[in-house]
Amino acid sequence: MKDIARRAGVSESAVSFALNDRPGVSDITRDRVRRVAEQLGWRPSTAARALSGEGSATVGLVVARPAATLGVDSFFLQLISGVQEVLAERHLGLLFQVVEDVAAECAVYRRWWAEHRVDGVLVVDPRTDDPRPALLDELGLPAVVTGGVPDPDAGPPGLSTVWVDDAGAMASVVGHLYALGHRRIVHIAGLEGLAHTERRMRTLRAEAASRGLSGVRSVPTDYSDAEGAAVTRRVLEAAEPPTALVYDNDVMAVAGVAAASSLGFAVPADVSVVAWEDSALCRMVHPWLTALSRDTVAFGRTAARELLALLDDGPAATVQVPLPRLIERESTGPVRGGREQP
Amino acid sequence: MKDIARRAGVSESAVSFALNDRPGVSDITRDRVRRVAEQLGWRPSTAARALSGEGSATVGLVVARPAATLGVDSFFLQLISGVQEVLAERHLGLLFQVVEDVAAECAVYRRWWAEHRVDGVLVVDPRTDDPRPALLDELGLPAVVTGGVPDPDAGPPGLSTVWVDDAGAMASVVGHLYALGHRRIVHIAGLEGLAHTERRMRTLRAEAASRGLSGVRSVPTDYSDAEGAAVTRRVLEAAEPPTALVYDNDVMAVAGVAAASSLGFAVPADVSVVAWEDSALCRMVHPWLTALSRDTVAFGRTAARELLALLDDGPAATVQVPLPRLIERESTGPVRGGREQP
DNA sequence: CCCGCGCACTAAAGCGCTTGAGCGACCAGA
DNA sequence: TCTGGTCGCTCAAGCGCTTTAGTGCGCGGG
Repeated sequence: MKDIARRAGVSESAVSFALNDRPGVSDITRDRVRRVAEQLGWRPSTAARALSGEGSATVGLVVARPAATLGVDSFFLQLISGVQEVLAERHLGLLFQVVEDVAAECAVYRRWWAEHRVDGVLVVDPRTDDPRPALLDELGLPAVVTGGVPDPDAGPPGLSTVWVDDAGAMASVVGHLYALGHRRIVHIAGLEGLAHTERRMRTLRAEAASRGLSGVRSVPTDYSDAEGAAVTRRVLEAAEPPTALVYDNDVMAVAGVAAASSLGFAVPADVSVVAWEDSALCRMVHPWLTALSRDTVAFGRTAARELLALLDDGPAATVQVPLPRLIERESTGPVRGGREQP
Repeated sequence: MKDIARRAGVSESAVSFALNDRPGVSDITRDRVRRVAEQLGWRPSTAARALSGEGSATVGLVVARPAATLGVDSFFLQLISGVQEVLAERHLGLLFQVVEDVAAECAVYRRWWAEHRVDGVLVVDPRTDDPRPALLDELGLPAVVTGGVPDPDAGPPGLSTVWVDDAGAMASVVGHLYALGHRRIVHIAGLEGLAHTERRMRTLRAEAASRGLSGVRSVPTDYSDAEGAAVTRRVLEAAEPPTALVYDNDVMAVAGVAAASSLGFAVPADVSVVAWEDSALCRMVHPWLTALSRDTVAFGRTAARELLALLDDGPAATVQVPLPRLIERESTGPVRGGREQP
């Protein structure tokens, strides 16, 4: 910067003003400075900028899942892609960290905050009794929680929320299956304690109750193909096996179909299958899976945009992304016999 | 830090010495300072540290693939998990960015360098005629290229390389298939221009030549399930279809099996299938896929460790990770008829 | 003719940390 | 007693940028 000042024949302050679009220099000087800067390939040192109070030009994202579970899940990379698209516009960096559990995640937030490493964070996988919003509020770290449920108790202010209507989506799935004649439905759910898992389970119960169905329930898992398959086997081997299975992710759905076949259950003749989360996977197995589809990349974009707004001292917001659409493929069909039984 | 100094009754410099294990303070003072710091929950501001020449305590990773291709690939998240395990020991941050192509990737490196944002980078997906090593060398940014091939022309010094013996792995695959009687083998390869893709293709040609096989070839793709399926269909519909298919990733292998079945080819009775890269996917389809397995998380750990060594002014190194093992499952079998034909 | 004002720009302090120079106290050796 | 050398610590500069408080100048109005 000293260089630029010298070559442009002005003071460093003038350079700073010129390059930051601040008043205090004439247009002609501004242009000259800009040209010199460009020619020198100058970029502000983030360290220096941060030190003089500008913030670190970085946002953080930590995902608390064991490496194994992260496995086949396409969700995070898609989300991150979307986030980056938006961050790139402002040349913000994304500090990424994967940790084992929420406690470790909180520790990371504290450290990042103490080190002034990030200006804000994106939190994913909100939980019931989640300690993170309170912590972030205490630290005063701008944050948007994605995939959350709008907090009815209006959690700490200053947090934005980007959410998906899991309840509505679950209702549409149940509606679809019910219309096909299914009365015994098992929901192979995701991780217990995640807000959206709980919400889906709650909605399923409510839907079942309102339709007077008794053979409907949720079984939480760890999202892995192994558990997906195991639970599938267990429920299908029961006395009155379900006629429809709803899986909380694509991986389990695929594993479940395989498990069902190996037990002699044809899909969808003997049992219908719905995958929550559409991906290439769903079109790689036979039969192609009926799935709930949403635009994860766009989800990331939205979240990032809300965070940007927060960093600009905008108001905290609660924004809803479009309802996942149910893509009907080959894995769902009328219940065998076709008779609509109560 | 001023706080700590005051409370411990010493100067700021003494605090700095004490907390950085530098000589110049007595052990007793050092302890006192440490205690105060801990009690205050102090963490050095990375910005200030970086500004006074210490480096940013951050390493960068940029992957140049369109968001779509990033999709189902479990490779990157696994790699990143491994990387993080090692970085976490030193509280180094990981700045992550996904971009469209290598040109954009280079731009990111330049920017990061100019902004003093990272101390070093991990580069993935090395290519033939890769501009990145030269650029990083020019910038003087420590880097380790992972998944590379040790450069026979000894590229720029200062770059470490962590590599996998793709040639050996390909040889083992061909050996396995040959022993089963397969003579017509098609390799559905990955992205053309990637170093490891080229190496696999070259090795396949060499193996074919040395065994006098003529019906052996590679077909590059974009790694997507769509192209995997399309290529599979094309080669199987030819006059003399191959009896074995080798896919450069798990996603294409799964898609390929589906495509083959839909064409009436049974696996492995009519055509054997090998997947390069083992994952849950390979055990989620029927038949279970024979696959090349390697420990991607360990791969990431190794890469990160080499980068750490580089940051400690260690020497550049070329380290090889274990040869992928061929896990024989159900998707490979003797060629139909069993006769060993030339 | 001078005052006061606005404009374009400069000077300097400060962000939180590291670091080389400096300084007094203490001790061993002559 | 004095010298020279450590040891334990303090001082102050400096990293690259922002920002506040000036400074000098030209111009229009009284």
